[in-house]
Amino acid sequence: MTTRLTRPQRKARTRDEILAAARGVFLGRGFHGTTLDEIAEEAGYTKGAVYSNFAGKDDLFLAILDERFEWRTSESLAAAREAESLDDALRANARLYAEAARHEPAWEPLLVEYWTHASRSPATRKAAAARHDAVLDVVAQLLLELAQRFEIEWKVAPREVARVGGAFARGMALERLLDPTASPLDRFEKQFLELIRTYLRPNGKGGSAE
Amino acid sequence: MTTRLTRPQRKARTRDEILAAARGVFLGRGFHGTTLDEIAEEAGYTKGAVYSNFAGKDDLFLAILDERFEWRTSESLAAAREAESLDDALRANARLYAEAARHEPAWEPLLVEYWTHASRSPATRKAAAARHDAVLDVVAQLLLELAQRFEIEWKVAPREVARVGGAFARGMALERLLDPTASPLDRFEKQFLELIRTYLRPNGKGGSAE
DNA sequence: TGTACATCAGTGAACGCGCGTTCACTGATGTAC
DNA sequence: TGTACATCAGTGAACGCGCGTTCACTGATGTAC
Repeated sequence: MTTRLTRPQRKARTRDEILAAARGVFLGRGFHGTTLDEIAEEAGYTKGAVYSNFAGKDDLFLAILDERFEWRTSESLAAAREAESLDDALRANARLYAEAARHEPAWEPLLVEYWTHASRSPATRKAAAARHDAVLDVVAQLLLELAQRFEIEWKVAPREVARVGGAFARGMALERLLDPTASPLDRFEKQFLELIRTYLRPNGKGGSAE
Repeated sequence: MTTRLTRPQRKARTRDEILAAARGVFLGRGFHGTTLDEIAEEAGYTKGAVYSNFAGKDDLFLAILDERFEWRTSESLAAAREAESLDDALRANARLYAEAARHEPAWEPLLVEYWTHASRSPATRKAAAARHDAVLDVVAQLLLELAQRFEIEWKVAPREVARVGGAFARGMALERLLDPTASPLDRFEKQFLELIRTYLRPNGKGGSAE
């Protein structure tokens, strides 16, 4: 099974291993607390290997952002598209947020830590902003699809609903940072749903949005 | 007017000057980006003066937290107590949040950056958590007073309403970190009000809370 | 009102260390003939 | 199928620098008599 790999394959594998190690170390130690040395060691390489695959610490983190974007959005879209009612769809997504928070409570704090860091450098700020915009775009698109499928209307632009929902989830995740017992996650699902419903209006057929 | 000061007065003045300088530098550069050297210089002293008045960088930041707690809560309580209706009171507080965000957009990111840092060290985590708890307690108390004065009921514990409101405001503030034009603040006031109203129920006289 | 000693807020320089980044090098993989 | 050379992923050590913290010292303020 130890198939001989070509050079590009071998390199891609190394990149993946470093990325996986980086995810773990960043989650465990935070952005500033993470050293490239530890990532390299965790992956079974030296720091040089990191620099051979990524431009630096920031670039490495952006790669993690991209990776996460992929699976989180596909998960979210799948759940919404399988749903048989609007309520189902919203509920499923609330649950996904809660599960993510349960499984990786350190993620949102880590992301925000990176944001504060990125906001200090124009280039990195742009790169991070682009990723966040992409997330909002996907969720907005999803909300739009739901509105059409289930004949409802959003009182404000779907993108704003996406922003509000994400901001709320993030804010609540941060509440658990200093006190993990604060505001348990099962409550969160209900709170999240109520918040989103605030922006909903049944559609009397036509009518204009925004 | 250059009154001669006693030693304790002089020291208190130095402490205040360092604290004021620290607030500015922290807001401008973030927690990790701030150096004690710059704070000292900004205040017109040397680093030694900082260590003569504070135990270190963390302790200095905690002092800023305390200072801010004082004026933010007194502001908030005053606004609520002057209000003539529940709507007035909520609206006034929504406006205070928005004004704070307008005037010091860097505050919430800074606070969260500190939280992520504090969460890594048990002692500092506790200290930061205590401050946050105090804020929640004050707001919860305020919400309780409002409920009694205006004969309404909170659907969940006031402390949870306080948490939800704060978390939402914080989450939205973070949205503006990477893109300052995102989700303008005038919209925020309305969103905040709607969110809080979700937790309100008119009081048919008696009835149990929690 | 004056003198001698004690205190201590703030100085300034040095310490120590961690960490992101760079770079000359190596040896396995790939290519040309 | 084999040989000579080129490539380049990953090594390992060094660089450079910033920064939080420490500490012996100083000189103005305070105290005792």
